[in-house]
Amino acid sequence: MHWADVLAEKLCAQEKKHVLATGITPSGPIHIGNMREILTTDGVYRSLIERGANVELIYVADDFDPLRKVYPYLPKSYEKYVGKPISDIPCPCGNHKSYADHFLKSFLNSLKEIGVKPRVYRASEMYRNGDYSDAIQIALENVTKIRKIIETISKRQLTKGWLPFNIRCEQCSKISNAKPTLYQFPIIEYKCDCGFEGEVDVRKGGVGKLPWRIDWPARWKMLGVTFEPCGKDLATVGGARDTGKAIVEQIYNYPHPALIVYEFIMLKGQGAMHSSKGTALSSEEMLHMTPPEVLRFLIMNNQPSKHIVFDTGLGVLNLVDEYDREERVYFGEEEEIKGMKDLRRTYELSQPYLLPTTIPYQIPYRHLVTIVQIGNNWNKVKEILIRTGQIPEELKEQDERHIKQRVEHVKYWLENFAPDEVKFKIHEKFPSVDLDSNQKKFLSVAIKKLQNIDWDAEKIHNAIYDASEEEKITIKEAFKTIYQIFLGQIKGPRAGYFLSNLDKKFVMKRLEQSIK
RNA sequence: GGGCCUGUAGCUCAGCUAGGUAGAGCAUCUGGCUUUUAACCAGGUGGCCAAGGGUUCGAAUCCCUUCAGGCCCGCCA
Repeated sequence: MHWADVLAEKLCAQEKKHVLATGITPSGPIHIGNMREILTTDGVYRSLIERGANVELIYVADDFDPLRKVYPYLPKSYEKYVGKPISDIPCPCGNHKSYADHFLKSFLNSLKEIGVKPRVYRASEMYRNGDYSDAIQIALENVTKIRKIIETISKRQLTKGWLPFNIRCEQCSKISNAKPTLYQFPIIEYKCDCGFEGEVDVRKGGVGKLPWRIDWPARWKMLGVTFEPCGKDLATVGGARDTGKAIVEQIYNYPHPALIVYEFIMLKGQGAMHSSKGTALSSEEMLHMTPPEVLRFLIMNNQPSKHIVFDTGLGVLNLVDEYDREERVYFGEEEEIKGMKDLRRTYELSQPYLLPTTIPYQIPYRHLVTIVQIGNNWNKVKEILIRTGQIPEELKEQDERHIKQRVEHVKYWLENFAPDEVKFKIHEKFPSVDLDSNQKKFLSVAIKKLQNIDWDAEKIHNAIYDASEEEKITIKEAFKTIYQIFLGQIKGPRAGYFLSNLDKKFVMKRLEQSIK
């Protein structure tokens, strides 16, 4: 059984409303690892819906969290905002309402693209609206108990006057620097590092927030959460998951949700991603180079407990090929091979929106890498595909959309991630190369051979072989010569297919030029 | 130190949430009209499933122990 169904079945055993929660702090580009949290949950969500369960998928943006430090991707001037809630900090690009919005918005767009539709909550609004008031009051009434839980389970020593509440200084509006001096419900007197001394009424919204270890369980109760995946860093012994379980049960009197652990996504050659270190691949960027169904496939095809190594280089091509192959198997065009586990289910869960009823028109992704570099834009690519008979002239609308989308992804990948070995550029004008007399003789024979054949990859290929044999130059040298006059480099894509995708007139003209 | 994950063909991995004769891709070898280049086809070679023990009629698959590697334990998924 697919892991999403296994998890869904377990939840189904309890007949009640299920709230599947996800939560990410938009303090930087939200990366593909964060996306795993959402997609993992979405898999379970869809499975529950199919089972007819009463279920809701939510996403809580922790935008009331303070900015921890000036991250590498921020200007130095952000120093003055450290400690303020990210929903109150100006947007780095100036086009969004706040710092949090800047990162949140692109993430929400990505969600739309991969077909995830959660109900979105913002912590900043929840705090300001006073939604947290009860939870805050309960936490403050149970300081001693909470303190004991955290100190016992996490083995951390809390400071003397510690309160389960981080006050937001009224003067500097920073959340992390104010220390409580006296607490008498509902008033906390405090002294801030900025020199300000004041008092807040905890019943009022937005005067501060619960620390993370308490905020999390408080939220479970408040939103009725029954399932939430968490990253392996939080799942460590004595971590937020352990203290959260104890706090939600002992303080908030609510059963802890199912907290499954998911592993990190590594970038090949770089290890785990850290947005704070700048070694992260944003979900947006990821979606520019990987078709949405393939990104979903990456997550759905792997058990959450397994780490995934993502290779932004040639690995992307393999991933798309694997997806296409499973698609062919799904639609019965290819035989299933042993080891394609839960193939049908994986394929279904990989669809961002509707499940196709017939197989989408496939063009091998690697091949698109070549054609896109010849055609440059969709219209030309389409023209080449039609001329070479790789697609029919009348293509179904959704098939055209599908191929066009892939072409766009290939382009982005070529521009930003592809290794040099697969890149080439057709020179519009004759490149500056010196050909020796043998090469020229070979070319003049090749012209004759090519002139009268059908413009077909295999025939072109054979013509090149014939010419090289007649002129007694090595086949290697022959191919090199071809690449030189078209690409200005000594290597290139498979020659026959490559030339067949070019316009014959253009090829012949270039060949003529080369022997002058 | 603690936690989680991983250890299956030369390489990358599937199979382990149904325990029942070892799977794929790449690489390599042979053949197909000579086929550089990650868009051929057909076939072959190649594995004591990390090691040891246990449960079972039967274990890559379940349990225990050991070894090796990776990641995580600061509110970074």
